[in-house]
Amino acid sequence: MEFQKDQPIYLQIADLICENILSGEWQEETRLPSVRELAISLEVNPNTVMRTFTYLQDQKIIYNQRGIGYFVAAGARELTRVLKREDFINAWLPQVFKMMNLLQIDLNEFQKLYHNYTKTG
Amino acid sequence: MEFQKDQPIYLQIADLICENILSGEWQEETRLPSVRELAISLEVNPNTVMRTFTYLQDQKIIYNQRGIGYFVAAGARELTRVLKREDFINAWLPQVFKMMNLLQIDLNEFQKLYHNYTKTG
Amino acid sequence: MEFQKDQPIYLQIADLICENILSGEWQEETRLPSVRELAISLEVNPNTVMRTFTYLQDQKIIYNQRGIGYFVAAGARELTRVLKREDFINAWLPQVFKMMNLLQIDLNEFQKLYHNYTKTG
Amino acid sequence: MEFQKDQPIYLQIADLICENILSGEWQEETRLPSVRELAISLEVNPNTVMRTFTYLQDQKIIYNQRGIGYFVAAGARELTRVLKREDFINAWLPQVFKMMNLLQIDLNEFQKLYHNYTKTG
DNA sequence: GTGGTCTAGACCACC
DNA sequence: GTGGTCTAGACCACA
Repeated sequence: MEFQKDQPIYLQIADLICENILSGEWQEETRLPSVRELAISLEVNPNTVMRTFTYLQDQKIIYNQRGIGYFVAAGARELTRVLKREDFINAWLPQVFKMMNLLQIDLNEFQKLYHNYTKTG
Repeated sequence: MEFQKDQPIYLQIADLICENILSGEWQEETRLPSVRELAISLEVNPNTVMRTFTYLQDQKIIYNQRGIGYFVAAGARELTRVLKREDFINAWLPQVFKMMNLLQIDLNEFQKLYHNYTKTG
Repeated sequence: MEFQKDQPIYLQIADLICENILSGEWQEETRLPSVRELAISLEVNPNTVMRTFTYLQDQKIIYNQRGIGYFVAAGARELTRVLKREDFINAWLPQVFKMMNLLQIDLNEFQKLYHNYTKTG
Repeated sequence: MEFQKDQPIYLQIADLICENILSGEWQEETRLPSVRELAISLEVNPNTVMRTFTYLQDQKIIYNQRGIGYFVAAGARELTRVLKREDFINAWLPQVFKMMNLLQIDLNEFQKLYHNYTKTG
């Protein structure tokens, strides 16, 4: 798998996992792939995956069962949605709105771009 | 002045300058504050401001007159608008749209948030 | 049963057993629950319980009778008391005293906390 | 420097730092030694020190100024005292009291051991 | 100079 | 088998 270079890999992996949880592909209380498995399938060093897991564990999105593996926490789906939403609304949107004002992009144009995206992307 | 930690300070300063140019506050062919002045007022290392200037000069948004200072280039306003617009549409919007889908925020909700922002912020 | 994560599960189980012996609930020369029984009631892998038994056997606190099960050894009560006492005085107390100094908790406060504990806990 | 083997080195380093803050040796808003310096003086890998710093930063005990270094946070002294105190009272003391009951060590004996410690240790 | 990330490889305790 | 920690060494962006 290829990663962008403008963000740490371990965070990109965290995003991947969160998306899997959000989309319901990975159910709560389900075991995640092991550190080594993920490392191999993502073509990444195990340490990097370990870092992702530690990071997500701190956020209570996953938890560890010793000697067995990592599991999606109960309530993880809701939690990630809240966290992502907060981040989006508080950190992203203000900047987006500011840019829209500066660049004189109004809601109409935004809608067009959005429809354009949903068709092609 | 306080800076966010998810982006290099020198780029954040560049953004500040571009916004001043875009808003018309700093007219073309006008002299910018000196490196030292900016560094002091922004509470930043002069090297960092210097880096911003070099960066903007590379993009032809400002130019240097030896021994005198940096000036807003002719056509800078239009240029920054184009550059920012490209960046916004190609780099930002796709991620915004993706998040909207993931978080199930539709255009209606987006509009509400937008109006809310234009009133308060 | 839930276990703390800062100590191996098999040692926490060993502690449980020792407490039962110390308190007199499990008399000497009495048969312990089988590995399977304990594993089920503690919601733990049988291997883990097995490890606990091996560990306690090494310390002569329990002994094995082939095909029958594990038994509390003769003198186990006195033995565990001595072992625990050594451990407590040499390994625990120094750290406790150090913390008390660092956090400026004196003997008076310690007494209050102790009385508070004996009433509620 | 030598470390105990029953606890991760990076946590032992964190404890060292906290003690320096608690004792007032390292004042708030003061710069910590750099990662590399600490690594050398503690005879440890820089990554290990880095881990300690990340850990303490998550707890808001230290903060980072980019390109400059890590600093003791404002309010760090109070914060560490509160955190350590909570940990001590909620996680340590109950176990200590429990042990005292099991081993029949009363407050009198505890006092003797305490005085003995303050004299010799 | 500073921190931050990543890889590679090793060793350990635990289940 | 699992995770967790540590070392060594490299490279990069930033101030």
